[in-house]
Amino acid sequence: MAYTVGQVARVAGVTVRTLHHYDEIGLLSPSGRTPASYRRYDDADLERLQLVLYYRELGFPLEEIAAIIDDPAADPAAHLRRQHELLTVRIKRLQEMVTAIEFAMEASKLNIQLTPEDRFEVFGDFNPEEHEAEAEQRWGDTDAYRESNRRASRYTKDDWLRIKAENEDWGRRIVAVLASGVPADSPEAMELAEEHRQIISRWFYECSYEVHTGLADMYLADERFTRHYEDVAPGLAAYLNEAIHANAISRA
Amino acid sequence: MAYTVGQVARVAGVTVRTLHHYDEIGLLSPSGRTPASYRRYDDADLERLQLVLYYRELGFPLEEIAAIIDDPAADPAAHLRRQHELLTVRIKRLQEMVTAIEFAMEASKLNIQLTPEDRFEVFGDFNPEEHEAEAEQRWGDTDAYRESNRRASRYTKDDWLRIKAENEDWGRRIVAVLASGVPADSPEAMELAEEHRQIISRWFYECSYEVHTGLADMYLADERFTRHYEDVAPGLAAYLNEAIHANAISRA
DNA sequence: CCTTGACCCTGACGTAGCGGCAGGCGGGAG
DNA sequence: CTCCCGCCTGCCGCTACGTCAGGGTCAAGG
Repeated sequence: MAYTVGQVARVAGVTVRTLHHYDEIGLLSPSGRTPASYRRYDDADLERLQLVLYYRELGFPLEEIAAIIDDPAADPAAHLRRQHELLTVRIKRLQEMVTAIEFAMEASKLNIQLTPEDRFEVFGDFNPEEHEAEAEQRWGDTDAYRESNRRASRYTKDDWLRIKAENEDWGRRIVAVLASGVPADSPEAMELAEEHRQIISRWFYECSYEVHTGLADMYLADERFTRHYEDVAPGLAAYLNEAIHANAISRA
Repeated sequence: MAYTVGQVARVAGVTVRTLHHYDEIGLLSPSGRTPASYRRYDDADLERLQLVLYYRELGFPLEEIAAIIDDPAADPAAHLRRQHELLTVRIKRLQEMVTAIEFAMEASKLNIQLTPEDRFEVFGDFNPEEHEAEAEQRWGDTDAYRESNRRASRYTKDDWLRIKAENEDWGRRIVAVLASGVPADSPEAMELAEEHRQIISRWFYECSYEVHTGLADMYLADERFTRHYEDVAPGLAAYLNEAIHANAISRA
């Protein structure tokens, strides 16, 4: 099987210029040329290209990619294993960023001031810069991006008033339930936990049961959130935490 | 609260040069200067920097970040919502890559040839290039990277022989169990499913129950895997799939 | 009061990883 | 034979900084 630059570019989702570049720097030279000096890529070249693209996506500089791939002490399976581990590390990192964002959203909802350390914790200690060339153009093409733009467009003043009203109404009801003495895993408390989740989903972001319990734990782990709820009613933070957990388990 | 460049750089995990650059291009100019023309950043500047860094990590070019942030039609909460959605999209994308890697590993374990389309499916139709400047230096500092390097170092010939032997032994036993007529959710079948999972974890990569069931579904979804198992014994692919699912459920 | 060392300033040049264009050859379909 | 699309080789441009160089600044200590 032999392929031209154009064919390779199409299937691999890169530009011809990129393949030229990789040839120039010796990262991926086609295994042959036609008499007219057209580049001819074979299956082994494609396999190498696949490795290159994965390592590139993982953020390695091209020069180092060459070193990794040409390392004679690494068979194909070793590369797959390594990439698998690197990918899971990256996913973990992005999930931490998501948590940080959720933290910031809760803080802004409850009018809590963030310290610089809070703000940059996720970047601070070890900070994998990422660029993503041409991202806009590409993200611009995805549904998710459009969706994001749509939902991110500013709420009207009316919306904010409604959010505030819904929140306050919910607040009064959970305080009442707490005061009534029914346990946190009672249907009434769980129903209010569920409503809490739906308010977030409707107005802010898709809040799964998993995310929701994460949030609940945040209410106990960070004293500012704890205080916010404790100021509303003593015992509310723990009560809400328990109700959210109970609700998540019962719906799963 | 006022901060010097150095302080800001440290807490935000960027270099001083980067802050100089952002000042030069007007992306983030400190709100003040000392008489000696030292840059002075305040809390609002830090808030802006946080936005910049998140969008940067999400791959937007700086010029566009400026446009997004300076858009008067977007309040702080809107940014958080947008970033939350973009992050989840990215995580999904990386998870697809992980699945693709797992697919490739299974293929290589079973000696199945991949077509170029298989190889690049994950890049093909929509391809979010990612760079991650200086990643190596930073990844180089993490435990995960070292761990990855350690485990990815080539197996010895003896290792391969042991893997092969373990696999064949396991194969004989599951064929026997299948032939004996006990159901796929019997303790015997489930035990062999569990063993299958542990072989992968020991020799290849951390294989959670979730990943394992994903793999099992692949055995049915892709005819090449199906055929591989069917060639060993008719009905084995489906039997193994069911046993893996049953095992995952019972251990959860 | 003066020094020392850590920190800050402003240029200015260098680099990676391509994008994009110019100018020209090749090849197969009609 | 001609068209048009695809390929070739330069070569210049761009982004997001890294990395000096050459020189002020500020607080602590002798």
